[in-house]
Order: sequence, then C-alpha cells, then structure tokens
Amino acid sequence: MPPKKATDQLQTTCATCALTQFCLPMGLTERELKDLEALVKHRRIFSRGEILHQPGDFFQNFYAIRAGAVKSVTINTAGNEQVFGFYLPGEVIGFEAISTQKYPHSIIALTETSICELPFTHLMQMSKTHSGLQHQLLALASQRLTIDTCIHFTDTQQRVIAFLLNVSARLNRSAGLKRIFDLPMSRHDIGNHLGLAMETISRIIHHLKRQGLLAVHHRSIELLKIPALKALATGNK
Amino acid sequence: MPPKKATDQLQTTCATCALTQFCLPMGLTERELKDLEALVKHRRIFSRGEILHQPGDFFQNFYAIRAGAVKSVTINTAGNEQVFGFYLPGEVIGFEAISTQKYPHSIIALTETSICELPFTHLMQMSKTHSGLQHQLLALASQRLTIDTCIHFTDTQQRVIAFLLNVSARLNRSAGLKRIFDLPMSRHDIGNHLGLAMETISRIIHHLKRQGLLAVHHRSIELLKIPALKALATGNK
DNA sequence: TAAAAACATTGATCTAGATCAAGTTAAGCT
DNA sequence: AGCTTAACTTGATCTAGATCAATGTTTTTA
Repeated sequence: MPPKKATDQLQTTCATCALTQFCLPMGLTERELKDLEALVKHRRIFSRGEILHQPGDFFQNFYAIRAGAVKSVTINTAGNEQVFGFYLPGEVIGFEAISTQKYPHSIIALTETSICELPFTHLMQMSKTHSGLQHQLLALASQRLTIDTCIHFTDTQQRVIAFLLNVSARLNRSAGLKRIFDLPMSRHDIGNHLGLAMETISRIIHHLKRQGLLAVHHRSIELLKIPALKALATGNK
Repeated sequence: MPPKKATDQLQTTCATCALTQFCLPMGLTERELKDLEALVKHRRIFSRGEILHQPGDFFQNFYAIRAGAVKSVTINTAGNEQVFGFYLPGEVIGFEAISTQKYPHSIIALTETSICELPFTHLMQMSKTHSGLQHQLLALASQRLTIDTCIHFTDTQQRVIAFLLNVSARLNRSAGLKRIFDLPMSRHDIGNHLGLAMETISRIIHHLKRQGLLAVHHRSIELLKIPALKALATGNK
C-alpha cells in the first residue's frame, strides 16, 4: 500500500493511515492509538522548498512524514549547504532535538510533503501511561541511528549503490526493496550528502545503467539486478 | 573531575561516579538513582582489543563507558573494517540495537576500558515508573544522533579539525573543550572513520602543528589556538 | 504555450589525497 | 632491559574524483 499524494492525506487518521505500522503507531494497542490520534495537533502540507523549521528553533513538535520527503541541512558560515540526511514517509523528525531542546538543522521539503505535527511534551506525558508508546519512541530513535550507513562506506561506488538501496528500502518499509521508485532529492543533494560531486553521482549511476544493473530516467529508478547491486554495495567487486 | 583509571572504577556506585551528571543518572532524583544503581548488573574491565559484543548478538544490555574508550565497527565481506564511531566516558552503547533487538556493530576496546552493564528490559520496566529515566533514555539517544557531525564536512581538513574538537569536547563534557587530552584511537581508526587515509590524518595534524594551532606528541594533543581551530572547522579559511 | 530556471549529463583537465615505500618512534612482551 | 611488533611519520608517485565548461533535458512560472 503506497503512501498517497500529499494532498490526499489531510483527513486520514492514524488508524486509517497506510503508514500506521511503521510510524509512531507501530505496536500500539487500539486504545493507545486512539489517544495518540487525539494528540496530533496539525496535519499540514508543505510545498517544495518550504522550510519546516530552522536550526536553533525551540523544539516543540515531532513531525511525522506522511507523504513526500524532506532534507535535513545546515548552512555553514561560508554559505555552503551541508545535507545531513533525508526523511521519507513514516519517518519521524525531532529525535535529534530532544537533548538540547533545539532543532539542530533546517528541515526543507523536497517535494509536496504532508506531515503530522505531534507536541513532544504531550507525547512524553502520554508515554508515562502507554508503555507501548514509550518503547516505540525509543525504537524510532534507535532506527534513526542506523538508518543511514551509506556515508560510512569508503569506496565511492559502494556509497552510491548503498544510498540507492537504502532509499529503495525506506520507501518500501514493509518488505525488502522497492524495485521501481522516484528519488525525491536532486543529484546535487545526494552528492552533498555522500561527500561527492554531483557529476560523480551522475557518472556512477550512468555506469550502473550501462552495466544493466538498473534503469534510470532522471529521478525515476528501476533496480534490475538487485543481488548484483547488493553484492557491489557490500564490497564484492 | 576527570574519570579515573579503568581499574579504579570497579567499586564506584552511580551516586559517587564522576560521570553521574552526564551518563544515565543525569536528571534523576535521589530515589531514582538508588533504584538505577540496584539495576546495574556488572561492572567489568575490558583490555585493549577485547570485544564487548559482535554484530548480530542478541541485544540485552546497555554498556555505559566509565573509563577508557571503545570503537564501533563492522567487517564487510571483503574483510575491510569500517569504523562507525567511538564511545567515550559517560556515553552509553546500545541505542542502535533497540529497534532490531540485535547489536549492529562490533564494539572493541581501544584502551583499558571499564563499563557498567545495564539490562535493557529492566531499564524499560523501571522507566515506566521513573519518568526522569524515561526522558534521560530518549535524551541520550538524541545526543547520539548529533554527536558525530565531523563525517558530514566536505573539506578534508575541516573533517579532521572537527573530529579533534569533537573528541576534546566529549572528553570534557561539563564545560567546553578539553585543552590537553590523549586520543584513545589510532590514526588508522580516525582515518577509517573519516573516510581518509591514515597518512592524510598524520599530515593534516602535522600541518596544524606547524601552524602553531596545536601541540602533538603521538596521541597526546594540546589545543593551542582554540578560536582559530574552531574557525577552520566551521569553514572560515 | 513559451520562456526561464533548475536540474542532469557528458567531456576535458587538473589536483587533492590515495597508495606505495622506507624510515622512525613508541609500546608491548619475554 | 632488550627484542619484537605495532603505530606513526615523511617522501615520491599516481589516480580517482573534483572542478570547469558546455550542452541537453525537465520542470516551473509567467
């Protein structure tokens, strides 16, 4: 069940949302789910380029991505952007802000993006009585710690393939990799995030295409030989 | 109050530990602290090179670093090590394992290292009634998400300086940077972690030394011009 | 619907940093 | 203490990927 378009999502409840088994509701009892639902403050749509929050903004809400995608960035003093990561449907923004009470990054919508806003203090209050929620909050923070292993690969091609497989898996949370998908972010953003030039991303993807490992048309990707791609990503050249 | 040597730490309790205000006990009431103390299963010493756990091991315990340091690594199919990060005194290992119930990495002691073992299920049980602990668990997971920003810098020198400042700050959690400290990890590990060759680390450190920004003798570092180093790290060349 | 802007590809050149290699220093071991 | 081994430094060379540049494509906006 793929997430619907951003604009279709405004009336959905947690119980009827396609992402209910991956997002915050996961593992919650029916009762807990109903209470969580009551706690959702806003459902909002951001259009491409809009900023959800800036670094230093006081941390008040989690944002659960319902449809679309955002990037997490900072701008350094020299004016250069630094892409820290991406958030895809079902993923929750805010964990990195808990300890300092301030968001550390800018969150910018990459496409039309629909989100659910959840007040943190209410969530914490609720999780005192709802132990399923308490566990799920930690589990989501945990997931976030291991979600993005691509940056750690030394080999450039490995990094790019691992990134593509990572996005594919995250877009298809239920079962394995999504074979056909659209990258929500630009080559520039991918490059920045992986510490590579945009042109290098382009060339590596082209190379994989020529080898018949995937089909590409701009941001649309089809993984053709998943086992081979996996093998390359884990370092078996 | 610097952390004592690993071997001095076996008898210490949470209440008397120098790290009490940074580690899990932070923000806990006296009552909560006493209950937490009762929950600590083991205090153990690992010597250099010893493995705390392997990837895939069933997640049962958090490990709080009391003295020393460890690295978090994986070995890929080609036999290459990949350094994911480091844990320094007061830091807690285990958050990345909550969602899958398995540790994703090997944890290897870099020096003589003393740790406190805390059973996860007991912690969760306890945090149902101790809301300070519940918050502190999330806060520590949160901290972990933002602790290691060095890898995201594009410029090589920036990455290395940011790394040194990062270690310095983490070794001196209370107040700002530690001016004089020993790196617990090898140049090789630093390089691997930052995606650079060991020789490059050596050369960049040598370069900073020649500029008079720091004093180095093997793993011992003294930060001589902190503002200048900070400026370089944030991209003002 | 056309024009503009943003994004992506492809090629040519150049340089930062990897790799290779040798020598030095420090740490662990018997 | 002296031997062995691991870690670090320094230099020379080479290459992967950055940078520069031009063109093509798609999306956005007027």
